[in-house]
Amino acid sequence: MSGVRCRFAPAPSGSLHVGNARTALFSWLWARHHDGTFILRVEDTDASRVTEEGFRGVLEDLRWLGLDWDEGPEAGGDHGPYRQSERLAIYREMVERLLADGSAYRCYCTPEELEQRRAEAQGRGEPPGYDGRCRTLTDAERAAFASQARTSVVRFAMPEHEWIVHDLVKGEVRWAAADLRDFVLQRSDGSPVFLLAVAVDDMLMDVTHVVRGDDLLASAPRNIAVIEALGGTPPAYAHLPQVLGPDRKPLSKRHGSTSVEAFRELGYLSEALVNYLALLGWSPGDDREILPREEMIWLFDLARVSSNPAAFDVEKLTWMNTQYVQQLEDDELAARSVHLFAQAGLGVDPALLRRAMPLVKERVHTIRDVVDLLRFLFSDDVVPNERAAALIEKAPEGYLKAAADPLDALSTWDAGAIATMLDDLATRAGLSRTKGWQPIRAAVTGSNVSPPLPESMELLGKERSVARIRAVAR
RNA sequence: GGUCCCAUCGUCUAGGGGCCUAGGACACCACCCUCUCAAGGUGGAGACACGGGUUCGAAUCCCGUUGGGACUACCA
Repeated sequence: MSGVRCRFAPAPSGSLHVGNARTALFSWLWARHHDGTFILRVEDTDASRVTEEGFRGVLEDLRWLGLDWDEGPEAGGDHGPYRQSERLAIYREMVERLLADGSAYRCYCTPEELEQRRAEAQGRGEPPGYDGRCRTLTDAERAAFASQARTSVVRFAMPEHEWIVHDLVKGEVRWAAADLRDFVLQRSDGSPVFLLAVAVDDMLMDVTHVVRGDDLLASAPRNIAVIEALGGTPPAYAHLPQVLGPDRKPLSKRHGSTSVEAFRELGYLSEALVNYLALLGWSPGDDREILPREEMIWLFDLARVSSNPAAFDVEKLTWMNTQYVQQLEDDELAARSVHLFAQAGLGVDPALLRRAMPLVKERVHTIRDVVDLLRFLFSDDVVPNERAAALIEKAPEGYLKAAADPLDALSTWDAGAIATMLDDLATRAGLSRTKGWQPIRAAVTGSNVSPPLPESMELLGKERSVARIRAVAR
């Protein structure tokens, strides 16, 4: 194991958004590429948004995606605890240290005062942010405020010099001293603010590389400043551009399915999602797109991550999923679709399902399609859909009736014999193969679309097939 | 408003001064294959936001404009 330590630090608010999933993936890939350590840390200091269920959702998604963590909840590690809600004492201690050496100070300004000054500053076109007035309070002034029963927060005294962050994907980013104001580390109720917690945790957990969304780019210099004030060594940062929706707005719920859980339920394979996500903002440099996990780990490089935002394209994800489904072994595909049949209220005969795989593998995009295509095999409650009904309706008078008996009389019930008979029937009725087979397909499967007909009938069995034809014959 | 980030086909991208009459993939169109639907095959249409520089030469470097986006909280 190398010294590289990456972390993924989600808020435990349920199933991961695909954007967050990509962040986790890139961080994981970087760790694995370097044979380093991947750490999962839960940012649950905002009690209002935290639920045990949300926490479970995050873990479940990561597991499903195959992003295993070496340290974190349920994995342990010697840099814990890994839930921020269990680290409150640590944050408090760090605040004391910063207060003690003057890196931070108590601020007695009230929210109202701050709001007013903010508005004024903006009116004058000055940079917003705290004006630092409590930074230079004398002991006497402090005592006076305290005696007025004014509450206070702890603010970080941002060192006044230019800040430069050498971001792994954005390059060198600079901020003038005036643009980085003193920010709150600890709320008046004593709880830590994100800016403090992240810095402290990254430092104490010996994180070497922070991979996160670029909405946090501006907090990097603050994170660095806090860590430096605490005497630690700041990690390297890699800020990933946003993942956008089709309308190029930041991806959100109103774009439909955006969570890992949603795609799982829609029948996407985790390998495909991971592969797709890996290519969202990163490319190996050549024309390859289907990248097995090991290959991905081997080739991944943060320096090759694009710095412009990428739109999430379900169509391409679906194409990729199709590729992965086709690569799946029959047993595997069958095993993975079982639960979706159950979800659809269909009991399946595993052996029959397994035998049907070669018929559907090349015609499904998601494993949910497997259910749609094979529903006729596991339910005798076949009600022809609208198009199927039309096909049956359009068939020549007596055609289906005439088909039932000879099929029933077949001595060998296999696809070859069935196909021969089907052609025979069509020819006798003066129909092309297409015209002749479609009504049969409609009767047997209840749909105008199905896996290859003779093979489907073979699997269904003579009795069930013939019964279905007779049921709609006239 | 201020600070910062971003800008190649509709989408994801390759490209880091001449190899670019800009390559690949998804989607789209046509044809082939074909029992439906797919899958597959072949071909096609489709982009360097704009304006200045730098240079013998710019998609590539610099500046500006425009357009997106993020941040600007006792949110994370």
